[in-house]
Amino acid sequence: MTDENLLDRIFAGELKELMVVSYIVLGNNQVTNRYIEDKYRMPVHAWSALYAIDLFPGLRAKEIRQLFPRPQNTISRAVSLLQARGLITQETSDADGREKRLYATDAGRALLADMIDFSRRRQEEWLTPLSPEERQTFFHLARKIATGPNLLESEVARR
Amino acid sequence: MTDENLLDRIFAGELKELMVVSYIVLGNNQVTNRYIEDKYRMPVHAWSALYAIDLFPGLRAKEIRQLFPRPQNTISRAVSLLQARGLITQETSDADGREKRLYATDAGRALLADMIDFSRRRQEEWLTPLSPEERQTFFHLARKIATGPNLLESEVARR
DNA sequence: GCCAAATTGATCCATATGGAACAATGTTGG
DNA sequence: CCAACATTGTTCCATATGGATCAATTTGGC
Repeated sequence: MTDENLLDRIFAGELKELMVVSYIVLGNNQVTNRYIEDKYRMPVHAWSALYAIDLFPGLRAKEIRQLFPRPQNTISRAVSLLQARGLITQETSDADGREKRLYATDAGRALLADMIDFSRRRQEEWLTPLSPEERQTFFHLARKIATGPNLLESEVARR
Repeated sequence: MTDENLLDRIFAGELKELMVVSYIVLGNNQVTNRYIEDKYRMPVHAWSALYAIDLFPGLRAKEIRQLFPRPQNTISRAVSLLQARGLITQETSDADGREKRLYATDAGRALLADMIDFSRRRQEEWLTPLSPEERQTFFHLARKIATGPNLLESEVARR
């Protein structure tokens, strides 16, 4: 049985949507995570956090979770790493002593520019099979799923 | 800044396709992996492997990697776990003494039926925002990305 | 037929991960 | 004002992960 047959059949079952989305992400991770971890010596979540912090200066750790749904301690560690490397600064919020407002440093922004450049070229690579119109449609539909009410809140998985 | 604003803006940048797909998968994993690990006491990769083995009786470990792109030792461990729990059997291939052909047992199939039922209902949940036509379009486009030439093989990430 | 290289899968080990408990701070209800 | 509760972020610890190495087997070149 050839590779194509295997994929064809797993993309034909009841769980085809789950299978195809998982395949895209596992496949991309295999390439991207390894590259980023090798080149920048940091887990991918650290660069995600840096990306978010640069986009929203003064961001709080809990808000990073809204952008990248990960356990809370994963974010905490990523922020520690970025701080330890001088890529961000933290300052305790005036309004609430528990919160720390996060800001990218110049060094952080410089590193980020490099990472974004890679990610943009990598994204272009896996989007190659889609025309500009198809990309627009794909993004539109994916966005509907992402912002739908049941992605993070499940009735089915209630324990 | 509200949650919506944060998501709106991160889904508006150059990396919006990457961001939205990552968001869907991280969000779904947060719900699904925890449920499966709690209920069945196994990593999600073990159930993925069981799913593949049942669909393709006599499957080899290396072929599971084609369906679920993961490191080789992850598959090896998942197969060991399934074997230890009596959910699959392994028999050494006649043609090639290195290969082991994998088969689901009755117990494996019974457990799988339960897991598939959950996954189907969970998939239905996160697909809720899409109409039947939109689901078809989404799957069609995602499939093009998944089977494209650059998902697993990258020029950009070459080291 | 034989030896080098390739392939398949298991194991080792350092690091990442995530649930749970914790500490610090803020909020609420009486 | 104060005690209970909620929120924010850190730490602990058991387990998962993945690159590297290894063992067993097969393939290919001569």
